[in-house]
Amino acid sequence: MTVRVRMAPSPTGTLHVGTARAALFNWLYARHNHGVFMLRIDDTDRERSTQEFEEEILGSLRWLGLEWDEGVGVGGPHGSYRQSDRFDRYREVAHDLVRTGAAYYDDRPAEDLGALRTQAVAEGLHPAHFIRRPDPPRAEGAIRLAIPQDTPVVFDDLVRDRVSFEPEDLDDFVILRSDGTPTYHLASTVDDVDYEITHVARGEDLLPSTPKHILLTRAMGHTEPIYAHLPLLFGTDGRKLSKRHGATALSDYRSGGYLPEAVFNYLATLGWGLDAETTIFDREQAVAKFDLADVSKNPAAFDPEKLAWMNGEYVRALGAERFIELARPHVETAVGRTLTAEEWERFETIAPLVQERTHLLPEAGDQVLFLFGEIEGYDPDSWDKVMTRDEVPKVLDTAREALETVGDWTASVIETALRALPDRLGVGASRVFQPVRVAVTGSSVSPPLFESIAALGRDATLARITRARRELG
RNA sequence: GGUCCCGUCGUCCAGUGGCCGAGGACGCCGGCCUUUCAAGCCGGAAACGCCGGUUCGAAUCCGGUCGGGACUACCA
Repeated sequence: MTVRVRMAPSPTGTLHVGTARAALFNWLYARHNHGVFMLRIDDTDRERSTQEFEEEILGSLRWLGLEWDEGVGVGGPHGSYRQSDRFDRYREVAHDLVRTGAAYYDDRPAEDLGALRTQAVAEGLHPAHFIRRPDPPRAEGAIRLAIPQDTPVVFDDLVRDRVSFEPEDLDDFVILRSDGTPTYHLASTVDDVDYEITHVARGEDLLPSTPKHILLTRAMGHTEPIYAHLPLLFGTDGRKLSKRHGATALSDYRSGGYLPEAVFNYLATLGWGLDAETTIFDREQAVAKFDLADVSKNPAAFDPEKLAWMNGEYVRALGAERFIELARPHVETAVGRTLTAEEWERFETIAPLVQERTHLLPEAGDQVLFLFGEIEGYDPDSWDKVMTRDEVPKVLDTAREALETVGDWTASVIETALRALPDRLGVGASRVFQPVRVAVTGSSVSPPLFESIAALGRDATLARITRARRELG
């Protein structure tokens, strides 16, 4: 049997990292089993669904590298993969179920139903307890599925093992609203049946809905798919993942200078692991080893710091050319304008050194800001730490003299010239190099000094030393 | 309130009765390297929620307890 899994996002918001992780696990499972990964759009909520969100979601999924074999944008043997195109089909199923007696009409007002729930809670029962077939039977209104009260719903979840629900705790839920539109439960279940989905891997938040989906599937005369309820993602404080934990939209990571391979790798480590020792692994390794049955039952905390570390690992592994290409937009954003060809050449000379020091691409821009445009102001801490010593004026004067005599303006020649200074001045190396660094880059933290000076150019370097010397008075 | 799920370092993952005096990773602390910062290397602190039971032996099995979470709509 071919494994057929699906991701069915609702275009009512951007792609959440939790949803992306669920998509990732589905994708891995499909690839590992040489099955089909399907992308369906669950847009039964016509009010909140938008074209913009749908495009954002598809774009984010593609960016992560989760190509789908069937579904929106790529087509497939099942017609439309957008639920809003299939309302007739859902209505047909709902009416068939009424005909067979598995479902019934209910036109009771919301207040009456609310009263039934309140009564159940007052008696210490599940709120769903009294939501049953009205007497006398109705001929119109919403359609509810009648929960068979004679047997519990039991299923073997791939990650949670055996789970069971008692029928009295399940309400006769609405499958078709009184306006004729399907609910999520109906549309999703009908699609899973029609599209021959074999495994449903989704967030644990849907676990309480699963018995409903199983009963609906059986009422349709089919056997339910195998379920796998994935642990939810939280923030590091154990609270629900929200804006205050950093970005929750996958597209924010894309624009924030994260590499898709790193995000893929990190997401895969949340609730799953390649083995006991390996943290960094690629798609192929994950596909080779992945199994839904190995997914952890525990909720996972999304840790932005670990993601940043991992992104740095991937940034450092990039080829020099690729790094420059990826860093380019971030450098221009930091500088605030497009750079000239000559400026790019300067950037490229120290790009490898910047690459080693970059976790997130935007940091690359900050590191080379000193190369393009005047220093706005010296970093206060750096200035206080290294520019206030008595010998600094003399150091800067001597350094400038030494640099003025440099012939070939290359890192190695510059290094030779500056290396001679500590001995000549009788002070330690850092006492010479740090003041020069602050004068030239504006900060005591920068890429390696000689290469930075080489990339900056003779005129700018000398001018900056002169300026810093003037600031000292 | 009810139903369901979960409980190993601060965080992620490993561990499925003896190999665990609990392993790897991020982070943290210390050291080395070094002109700074990174990177790298070395070392360190850091966990089986609690109580019972089963067993020669439990992080691993069972029960209870406490704690956390999800759900509880004519939203998805």
